[in-house]
Amino acid sequence: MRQDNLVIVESPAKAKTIEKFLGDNFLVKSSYGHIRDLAKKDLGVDIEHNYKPEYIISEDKHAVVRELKKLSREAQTVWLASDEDREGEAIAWHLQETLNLDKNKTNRIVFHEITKNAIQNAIKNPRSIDINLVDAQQARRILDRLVGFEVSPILWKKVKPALSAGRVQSVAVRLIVERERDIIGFKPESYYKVSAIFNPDSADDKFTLKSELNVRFKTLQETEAFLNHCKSAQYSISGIEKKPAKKSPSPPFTTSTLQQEASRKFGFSVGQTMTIAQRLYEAGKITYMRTDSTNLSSFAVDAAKNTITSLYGAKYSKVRQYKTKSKGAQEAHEAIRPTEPGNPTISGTAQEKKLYELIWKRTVASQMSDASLERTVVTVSVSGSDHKFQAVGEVLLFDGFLKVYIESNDDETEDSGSENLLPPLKENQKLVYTEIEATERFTQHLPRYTEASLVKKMEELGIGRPSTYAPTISTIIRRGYVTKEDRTGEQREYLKISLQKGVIKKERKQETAGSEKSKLFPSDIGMLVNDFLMENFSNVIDYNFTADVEGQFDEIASGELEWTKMIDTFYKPFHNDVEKSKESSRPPTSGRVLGTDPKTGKQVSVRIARFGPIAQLGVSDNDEAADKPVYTSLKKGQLIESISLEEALKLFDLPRNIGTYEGETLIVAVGRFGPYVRFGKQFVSLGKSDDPYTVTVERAIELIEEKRLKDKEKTIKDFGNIKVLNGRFGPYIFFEGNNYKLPKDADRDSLTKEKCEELIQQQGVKPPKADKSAKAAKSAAGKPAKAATTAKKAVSVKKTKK
DNA sequence: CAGTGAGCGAGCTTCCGCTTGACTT
Repeated sequence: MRQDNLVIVESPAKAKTIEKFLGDNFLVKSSYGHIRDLAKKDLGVDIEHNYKPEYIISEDKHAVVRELKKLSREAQTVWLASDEDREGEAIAWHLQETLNLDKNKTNRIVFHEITKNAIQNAIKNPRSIDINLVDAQQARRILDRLVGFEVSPILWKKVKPALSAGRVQSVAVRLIVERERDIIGFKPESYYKVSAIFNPDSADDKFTLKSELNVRFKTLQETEAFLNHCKSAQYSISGIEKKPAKKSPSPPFTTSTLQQEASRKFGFSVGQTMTIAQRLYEAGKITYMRTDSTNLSSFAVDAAKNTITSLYGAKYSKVRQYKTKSKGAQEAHEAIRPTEPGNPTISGTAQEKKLYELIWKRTVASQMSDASLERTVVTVSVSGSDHKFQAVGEVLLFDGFLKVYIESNDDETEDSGSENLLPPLKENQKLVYTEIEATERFTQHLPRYTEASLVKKMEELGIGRPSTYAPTISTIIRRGYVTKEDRTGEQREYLKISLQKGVIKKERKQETAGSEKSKLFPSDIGMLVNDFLMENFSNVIDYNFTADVEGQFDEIASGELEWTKMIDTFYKPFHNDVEKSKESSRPPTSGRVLGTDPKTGKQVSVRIARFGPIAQLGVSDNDEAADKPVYTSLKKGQLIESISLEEALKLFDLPRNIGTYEGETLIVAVGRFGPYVRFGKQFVSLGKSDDPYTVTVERAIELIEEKRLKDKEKTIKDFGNIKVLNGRFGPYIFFEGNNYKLPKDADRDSLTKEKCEELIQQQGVKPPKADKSAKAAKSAAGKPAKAATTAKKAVSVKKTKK
């Protein structure tokens, strides 16, 4: 069958839906995004000839292009229906160029909603390609290429191979580095927070009122003086103030806000959220998930209205239009919403359900009435003092959108308090205290970024796009600039002073502070590269750089500026910086001298060495090294920039010889998998609560015995080359380095070697995995190896010579 | 799987934004 009309869109899922709306005479195909890009070798841009780009068909797009070429030749009319933004226009243009489309039979169309009406309307209003918009995209593309491909090689030379820099990723790293430096420089200050519990002063009433003092004390003296005063003070209610308040729903989800909420509510990483959303999109459950628009189609608004009215009643419905505020938003799509707002749930995996329901709630709530509430502030005065206690109550008068959706926030404060009811109270009522309590608290540094809060910040700065938030984070982690980690906090002491029945009691208490979960931390390399870029390319790494060039892209798009001119004014001074940084700037050094070791008098320093950050005890002089420096790696979480002399000195205490057992020495050290004790050739991990610096021989022996017992229990059957082992997830068969499943109902005691062989055959024999010794032998034998293995070989040869 | 910390070198690495699979664990 051949059709007269060929429509090309970006995504296959979109093609499928659109095809339904158009007649048999239309064939809808997908380009799968961009089909061409700048050549990868060299710059792909001819600087000498007015920045002429060299485009080539992307490796994975040859098949698509071949098919589209064939179909477009057969069609009467080709409709280029990619998105209405800069990138979409460029995709259409590349298609026209690559497929050699005859302009007379090619139409460019755009639509904002995927509905029959919108699409048929678009078909009635075709236009030609907007070359100015295409030029704006080319400028964007070429600028990014010039920055990335001219700066990265400088890093390879000066810092480390395979590093990278770019307009987006380098700013993301900068945000994380600067936040960390803020935190390193932060000195927490303590203050005292006072709270009180009151009761009525007469036997007729019965209630308890919890309240907080309206000031915080800076010093212990002030706090104690106040509590002393409280012993004999009189308390009465001096004010009851009621104020109406209202809350409005948040706009529907964009990519960035969806990533943030899914992270706060479910702990999803931004990548996870996108993968799940992609599946929902492909299943036709939600609209497109890479968008910066908060706009809802009229269909969605109507459907939401009907749903709300039938589920909760008309008074819960309120039609709202949202305007997208974010910088550089291009609004090619709708907000992320359920395709059918009438479906509150779907079938699917647990994660798909969760994410879908979140999207449904947010969308529906965005079309619901405000919540109205009444806030009451009660003031309790203290005779003879200007300080007052306050209690705040909140009563929900009408829940409105809160019926379906409550947004989470980033603040890690303890209780953001839901409904908080106050007892019935009268003005001037006399009160007595049951307890007044002052607690020492500490000021908090700014929070470290999570993936999602970094995305939020990037969006605010207009850096990156919905399709690149998740990949950018992967990139900066893969380059080693940043790690995503949990950190256990440290124990901290604080004071608690309480007043009960006229007696003041002081107590020292302990709490853990500074624990972090899934936060982004810069590495030493990340900080070093950031400093290098700041010094040499401050222009490109400036927080406003993207916003500035975006303004110029807009001028290109409106025909006021020629793209080659724009690139030229950027490139000339930029390239000058590149040359300058190559010649003059010395390789960035990252070392720091921490001081001297009081025991040996030797210098203690830290720096980045071949295999990462190290601490060094002593100085290496070029003369005969009679007295060579001692080296040790820094621990995970320690930074060259912030490690103290004490912390560094402690590193040299390991490895520690703690004694002997069964004739073997016991060595305690910290390895890749954490602290361990070595016993001959065996390694036994220390427990969570064991400190490698203080662990005793007795404890080490205990751990070794435990491990022995476990290993013994591990083997259920031993048939020589086939073993039945007890693993973390239950028993399994082990054969030639591979694991094979045991059926759930297998009676493990009656298992025979024959039965095991049968099971292995059933599951398909996997190629034997060479064990370590075999692997080592292989590489030593020296096959005609690739680059990596030869490099390793060189090292090992050197070792044996030594 | 848990040490190392360096004198000669071939050739490689990299950007941002559009889009999906094809791969393991």
